[in-house]
Amino acid sequence: MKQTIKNMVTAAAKKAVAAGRLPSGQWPDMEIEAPKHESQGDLSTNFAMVSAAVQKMAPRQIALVLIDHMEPVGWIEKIEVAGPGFINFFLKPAAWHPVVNQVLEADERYGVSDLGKGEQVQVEFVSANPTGPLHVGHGRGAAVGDALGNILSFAGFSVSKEYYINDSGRQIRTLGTSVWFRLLAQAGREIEFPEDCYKGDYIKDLAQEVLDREGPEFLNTPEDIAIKICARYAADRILAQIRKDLADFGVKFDQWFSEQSLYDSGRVQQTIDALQKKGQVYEKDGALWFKTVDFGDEKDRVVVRSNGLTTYFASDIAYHQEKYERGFDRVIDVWGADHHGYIDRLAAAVMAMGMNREQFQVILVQLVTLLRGGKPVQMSTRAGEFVTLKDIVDEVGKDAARFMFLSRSYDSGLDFDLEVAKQKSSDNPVYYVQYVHARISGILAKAVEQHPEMNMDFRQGRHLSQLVAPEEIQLIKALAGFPEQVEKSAATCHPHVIFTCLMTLASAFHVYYNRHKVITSDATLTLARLSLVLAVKKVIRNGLSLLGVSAPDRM
RNA sequence: GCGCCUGUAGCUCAGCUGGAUAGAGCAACGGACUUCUAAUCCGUAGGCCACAGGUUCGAAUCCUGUCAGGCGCGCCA
Repeated sequence: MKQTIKNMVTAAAKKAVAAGRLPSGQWPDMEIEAPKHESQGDLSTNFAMVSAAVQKMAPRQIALVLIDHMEPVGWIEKIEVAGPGFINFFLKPAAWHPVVNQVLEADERYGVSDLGKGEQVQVEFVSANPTGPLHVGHGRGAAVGDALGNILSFAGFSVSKEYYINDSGRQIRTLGTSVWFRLLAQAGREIEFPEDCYKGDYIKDLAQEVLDREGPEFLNTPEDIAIKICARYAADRILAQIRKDLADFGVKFDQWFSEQSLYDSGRVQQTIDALQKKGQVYEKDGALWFKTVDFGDEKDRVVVRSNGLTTYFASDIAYHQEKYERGFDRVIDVWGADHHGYIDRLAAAVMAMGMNREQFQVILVQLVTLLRGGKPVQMSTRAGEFVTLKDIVDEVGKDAARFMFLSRSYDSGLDFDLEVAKQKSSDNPVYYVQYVHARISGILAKAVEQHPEMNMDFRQGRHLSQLVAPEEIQLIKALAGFPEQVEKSAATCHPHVIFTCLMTLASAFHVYYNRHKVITSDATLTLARLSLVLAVKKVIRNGLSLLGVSAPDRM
């Protein structure tokens, strides 16, 4: 539709030049957009305004000349010049009807595009240390990463979702220490807890489990060995729980990648050797430094400490190099906003590998403030007092939680109110959208039950010319907008675009529903309307599915 | 001090690859169920788009500066 209008405008411009009414045969890119107000038509182009400089004419003049030479296609009602020089196109209802057929035919593939052209993209997200349960912040990251993966995949990218398991290094040892000392304490030993130990009930549970499993004689194990056993056991258990929590949250990963495996395979050492060979590192103060400044970082970074241990940065370089070797054209890391200071150094490392800056993208998800009835929920990770993702899913449900996390741009902080998310009311946007799906399911069920004689061929999208009510046209416009919203969402990597789009569509439906009966005594009109609402149902389902939210048939 | 994010209705936020009269939900007030689900709809009210400059036909949107809030600036992960 937009392309047709574009062609019309271009053709008119050419004719105008040929007729000597426009001075220049050059024109910049125009935009075809839906205007904000109904009085401004259905589609609009800024062609006259962007050409003003080239034509050395007032935009309105250009627009008027263009209209003179325009040969409108059949479904155009009228064309007007408005405002500073917009050319507004008013469409006949018939222009919109094919959209319903397109939705019905494409079904679960409606909105699919080839924007990505098969580009291999990896989305890495959550990647929390297996040292404790996932909390709210991880939940937002999980929702964003998972939805983004779905959306990119829908938009024609070849996507792989990955979780990087930080199962190596000091924090795992700290975990082991925490469990070991807790175990000793629970066995009645008088001990002092080290400063940086993890606290929280889950540590107590794990300590008890280790004790039950290993038996009382475990208490006599040499400390170093005991801590290792505790660490291994605890990390495995916690990781299993993380996997389960994410599965319950509707998040599936294609790949779980272990940091430890990079050490076990010698990959980290190889990476460091390679850096040395390329002269990208140097020694200072007994440590080995990566010249990240050469690639835009504000200072050089240590990869091997003076005590001989590698840094987290070192394994991250190895990991990211490994990602590109797997064939990804682009790597997207979803991080909490508190990690933004890490972007430049990793980007530098990626560029040092010979990649382009565009091939590495970090999505920073801003903080979540958890509220209950408008009051902040106090949390302290150190003290082990925090609301876990599991708590949230248990309390408000997967759908409400995901929808809430995806309702706002991740560039903004998010207030997540448990009371609101739990309410089955209009405060809670997830029901607003799901309700559309349920209502339509109800209508379709009733139609099939009441009028089996019609053979229910509304799935074919017949008699669509019956759809002329303004609310019907609005609804179809909302359907027509879905594919481009998917592309916008994918191109900007912003899942909340889909949220906004769904809210718009849901609103258009509720308005329509309140004003018109779908099932009427008029058979052809009923069939047309059934086709329309079926199309709405499909698009709602497609959109919700991108966000990982279910589309219930009854509520 | 430097860096990233944010600043839009009383509240929570969309809109930000520049476009016409800046939108939605909540909260407030007034209406609509004998009906395919009222988890809905309709109406009223609510705005120096933080502030000051600049760029141009045109700025909430882009640039510069100021102010305010959040976060980060380790041979931690």
